[in-house]
Amino acid sequence: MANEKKKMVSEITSMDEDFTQWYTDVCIKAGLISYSNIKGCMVIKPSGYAIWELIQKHLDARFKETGVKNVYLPMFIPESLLQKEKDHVEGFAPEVAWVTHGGLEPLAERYCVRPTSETLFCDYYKGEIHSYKDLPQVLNQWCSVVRWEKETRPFLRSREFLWQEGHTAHATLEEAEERTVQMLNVYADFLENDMAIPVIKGQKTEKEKFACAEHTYTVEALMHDCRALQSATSHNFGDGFAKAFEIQYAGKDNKLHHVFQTSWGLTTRTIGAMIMVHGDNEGLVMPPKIAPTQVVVIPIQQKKEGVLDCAQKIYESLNDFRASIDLTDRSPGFKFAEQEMHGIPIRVELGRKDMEAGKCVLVRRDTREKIECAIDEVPSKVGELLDTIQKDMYNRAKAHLEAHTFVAHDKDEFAENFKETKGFVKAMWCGCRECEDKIKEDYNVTSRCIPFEQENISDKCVICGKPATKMVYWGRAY
RNA sequence: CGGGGUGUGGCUCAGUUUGGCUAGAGCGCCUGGUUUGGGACCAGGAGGCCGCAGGUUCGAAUCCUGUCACCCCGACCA
Repeated sequence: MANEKKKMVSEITSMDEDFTQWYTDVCIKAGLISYSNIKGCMVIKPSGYAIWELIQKHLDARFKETGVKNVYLPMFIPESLLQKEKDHVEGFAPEVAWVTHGGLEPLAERYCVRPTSETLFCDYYKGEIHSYKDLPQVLNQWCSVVRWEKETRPFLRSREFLWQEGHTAHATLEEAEERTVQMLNVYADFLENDMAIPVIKGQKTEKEKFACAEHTYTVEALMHDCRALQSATSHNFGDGFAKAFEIQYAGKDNKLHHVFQTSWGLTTRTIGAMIMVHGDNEGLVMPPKIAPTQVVVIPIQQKKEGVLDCAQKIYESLNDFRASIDLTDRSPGFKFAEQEMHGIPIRVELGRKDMEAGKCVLVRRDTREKIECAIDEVPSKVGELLDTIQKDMYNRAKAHLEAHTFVAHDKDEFAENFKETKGFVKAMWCGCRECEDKIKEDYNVTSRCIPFEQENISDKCVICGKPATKMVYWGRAY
C-alpha cells in the first residue's frame, strides 16, 4: 500500500517517459512478437497471432454478411502487369521486392512480390467478367504483402505484413460508391464494437488519397500519445483500372461497358492501434471480444488441501469463455503481474481463505478493481464483467478522443494547437493543395480526413482566409 | 535515404580511455528443498571462439581498417 504509484512491472518503460519505447516493450514483454533475423520483419508469436485470428474471425463474419467471398491470388506480379496502371506503379515502384531468378535460371521477366493486388485482381477480372450477369464481383483475400520499408516498427510498419484486401467490380459508379462506403462502415463498426477503438470516418484529401483512386475513405483513430493512426481504408477506383486493364462487359443494351471497382483493407497494424489506445504502464490491455484469453484462474497457496480442485472447478465452469488456469508454481505476485502484462481482461484469484468462505476475487485488468464473488456465481459475473469492460474501454477511449480534439477558428489558434502533439484539430479549409502543403511544411501536420459529419466552424480557410469548403481533421500521424 | 546510438552467455549490462594471467555481474534457465493474497528464499549447476573479416603486437573484447546487423529520431508509406 505504501508506494501505490510504484510501477509494478519494472521491465516496461513508462509511457509518460518514452512512449515509443513503452510501445516496443509491450509488444515484446506481452509476448506478441519477437524480432527476427530477417531485416524489417518480425515473428508474430502465438499470443500475437491469436489476436490476429480473432480479428480475422470477427471481420470475416462481417464481410460475409455483406456477400463477400474469399479467394487467393498469386503472390507474384510480373513487371509488365504491375506497369499497366501508371499512378499505381509510380506509387509502389520504390518499395517493391523483385524476384529475378527461378532456381538458378534468370527469369525472362522479373516478378515483384505483391505490395497489394489490384493488378492481379484486374487481370483475373478481365478473364472472368464478360456479361452484366457476371457482376458484381465481391471478393476478398487474406494474405501477406511486402513493401520494402526503410524504417520498421512492430505491427505499425514491417516489410512483410498480414492483411485482408477486398476487391470488387460493379456495373455502375453508384454501386461501387455504395460498396466503398459500406465497407468503411464495416470497418468502423468492427473497430468500435470489437476493438473498442472509436474512429473518425471521412474522406481523404486529394493529396492523401491512394494515388490511382477516384477517392479514398478512411477511419482515423487517436492513440494514447495523441498521434493519429489510419486504421483502415476503402477506395473507389471509378473505371480507371478497368480502362487500363480493359475490363469490359456486355450490358443489357448489348454495348460494351467498363466496370467500376473498389478495394478496401485492414492490416495487422490494427493490433498496434489496440496496444496504443488501450495499453497502460502495466502492459497490454485487450478488449474482451478480441482477447485470446478472456479470463485466467490463479490459485494461491495451491498446495493447501482442496485449493487446486476448487480452482480447477472454477476453470471448468468458465467453458463458455476463452479461459485458462495458471498452474505454475510461481508466486502469486508474479502471476498477477504477468496477467496484467499480457492484458487478459479478468483474473480470478482463489486462496484457501476464499475457498473456505465459498468465494473468490475477480480483478479487472482495465481498472484493476477487485470484486468479491461467490464461487458458484463466477460464470455469470465474468460474463457480465466482460461486457462492462468492453463498454468501459470504448467509453474511455472515446472520452480521450473527445478530450484531445480541438477547434481552430483561425491561423493563430491552429498554430497554438500544434506546438506540441495533443490530438486532432478541426479547422476549415479552402480545398486547395497549396494550403495543405503549407500546413505540412509549417506545422508538420497532415490532413487526416474530411469527416462525413461536417461542422461549420467558420466561413474562412484557416490558412489563406479564402472561403472555406470543408471542415478537416488535422493531426500528426503514425 | 539523412541524423544519432549500440553490438560481450537467453536478457540487461560492466570491462575498452591506459592491450597483459583462467572474461565478470544481475536477471533468466536446470536440479533439490522450503514457500505462495502484488514480480519469494536457500544450496548446487549449465551456458560466452566478446557481431563478422582482415591488420598491428610476444600478447587484442580492448588499438587500426573494412564490413554487417539492430535500435531510436526524421522524410515515405498501411
